[in-house]
Amino acid sequence: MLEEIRNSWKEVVEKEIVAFAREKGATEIAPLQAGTPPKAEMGDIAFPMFAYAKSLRMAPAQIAEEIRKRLENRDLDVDGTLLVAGPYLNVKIETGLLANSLRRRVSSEGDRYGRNDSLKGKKVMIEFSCPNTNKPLHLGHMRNDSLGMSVAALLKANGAEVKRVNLINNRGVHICKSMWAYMKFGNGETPESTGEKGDHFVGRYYVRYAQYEKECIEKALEEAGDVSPEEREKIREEAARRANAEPQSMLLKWEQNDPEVMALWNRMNNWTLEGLAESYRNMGIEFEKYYYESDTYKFGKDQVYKGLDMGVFYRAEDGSVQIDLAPIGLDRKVLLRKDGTSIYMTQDLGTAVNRHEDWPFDSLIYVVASEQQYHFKVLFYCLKMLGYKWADELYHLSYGMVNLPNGRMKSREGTVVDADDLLENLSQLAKEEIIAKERQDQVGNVDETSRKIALGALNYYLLQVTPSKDMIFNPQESISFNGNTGPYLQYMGARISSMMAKFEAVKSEYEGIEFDGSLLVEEDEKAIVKLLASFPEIVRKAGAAYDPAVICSFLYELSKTFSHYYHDNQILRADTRELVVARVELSRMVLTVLKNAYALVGVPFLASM
RNA sequence: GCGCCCUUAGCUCAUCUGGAUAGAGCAACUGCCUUCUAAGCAGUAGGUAAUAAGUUCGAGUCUUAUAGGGCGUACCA
Repeated sequence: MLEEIRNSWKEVVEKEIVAFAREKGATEIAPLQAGTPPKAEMGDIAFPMFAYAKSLRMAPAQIAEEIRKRLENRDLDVDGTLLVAGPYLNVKIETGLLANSLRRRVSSEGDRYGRNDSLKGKKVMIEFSCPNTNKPLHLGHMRNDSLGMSVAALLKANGAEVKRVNLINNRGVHICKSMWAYMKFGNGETPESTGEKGDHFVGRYYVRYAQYEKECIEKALEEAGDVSPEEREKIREEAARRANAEPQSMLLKWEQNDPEVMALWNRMNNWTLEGLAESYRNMGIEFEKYYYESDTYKFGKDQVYKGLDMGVFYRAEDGSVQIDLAPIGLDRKVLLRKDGTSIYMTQDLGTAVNRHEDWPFDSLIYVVASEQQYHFKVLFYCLKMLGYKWADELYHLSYGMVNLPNGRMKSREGTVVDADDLLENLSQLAKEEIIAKERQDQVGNVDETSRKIALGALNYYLLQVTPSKDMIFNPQESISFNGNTGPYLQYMGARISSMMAKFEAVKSEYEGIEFDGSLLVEEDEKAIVKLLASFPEIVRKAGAAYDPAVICSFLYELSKTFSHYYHDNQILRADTRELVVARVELSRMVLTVLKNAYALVGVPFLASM
């Protein structure tokens, strides 16, 4: 809404400048820039006049004054007051009128307020999560999942038709490692028999394999005795290769559909998938469709052969198929091994084509960590060379690493933060907080509420940072409920809900009193009205940039402003009945927008906390 | 070596397409609960925006160089 007002003013001012410049005989007129003044009392829209100083041969401040005078003599159909602040021509918006139209719009659109049609008619597929079936989810996955869910919601809010897809990495030598370890050390135990969650159970065998490999290496080194560092390195490699040979031969059997191996693979896969499904449920992660690498890995070879026929790929002397990446400034890349088996790239080529056949998307977004930028650059280029015109609409939503305060997460050093554990710990802390404040009765279901607080804390913490940047996850800080956090935002929603409930009880006393936006004269009230009016624009910006952090900043600013406002001003006990209605309705709009924004960043709404 | 990215307060992050006095939170210190939930509100202190040069009326933002850090550069995923 604010955006529309800004655009109309921009048009009016620009027209006037052009007219003025023509009179002065200027030929080259720079396009008008629009901004926001640093302080509210300076106005709401700022037009800097610097750019016209040269062509008009006047000081920017003089130009601003001149344009203001000329516009004041015109009969304009836009609301607001013109102010001159040095070299800037500013517009102060009439918030009373804005509040009235805002209120009409918010009450008619409700939970749809904020949505827009900027991506209407677009079919967007978004891939995220993509877990291995040999270990449970960890913190790195959580940033991925939060981002995927949030960006999907943002695109929907911008009018797109969105399909969320997951690709389960359930094949390969790494999967065979946990299978092999289970065969060797498992003694037939199952998640049921040990009472473990399936993914954690399987993950334990993956770790067990790593331990076995380490033992093999140590043993070999011990037997070798005192040798040179070069020699040691050789022994190390040889021992690892020997250990690896067993899972490797299992992979071969898997590819040959060996019934015994397939049965074990199915069994262990299901254990993991059941565990993952539970984690996803707890974290509110959902997909419209699951793809499995065990199905899609075969599709890629056809694409490679097709490229060979087309002459865009070539067969190297050693028999492998490659592509020359010189046109995009890179080296060569192998697309198919010399023994004819497929690699990661082969498979991703096939998966992309398969997906477009499944559901002809206009664009496909891959939510994958920044370490794979090279891979996607090559993948997109290959698809383009294969002649798929949708290749231009593929996008790698690259996000930075999640590090811990003392460095990178390392599985070898056991510093990996497990997703289930983290959520559990956070829930427990939230629960303690509820009990400490004796809020059990008001809250109702304490466990459910604790979980929602934990989820909000986590999602908000992860989404606050611009996706492309690396971030540091501080477990200590994420469980704190003070400051710029998810729980703080939830608290604001709960407080307003509580007020609204109180108002409902006395509603009849206010029957027949109309909302009057002109009564909202406090600076905080004006600021809130403007923030609320800017929400659709925020949603559009966040969607265009694939950046949930934009929503996070907005949420925090709105919450903070409202918090300050209702601390200083009575709402239910305002001086007049008219003012009570105006403030209650303003609060109600804040609540609506908070809820709508929460939904975009995975912060659950709580009526009470 | 080469390629991509990053460097803003003690710590974690903002700063819209270059625009007015670079903002928050945490941590520190100080006030405020007979008043709509103190998971709150207010205040104090904290900055040569890594460094140097350049473009511009104007640079945290654009260009170049230097330093420091990350990631990649597999017939792994």
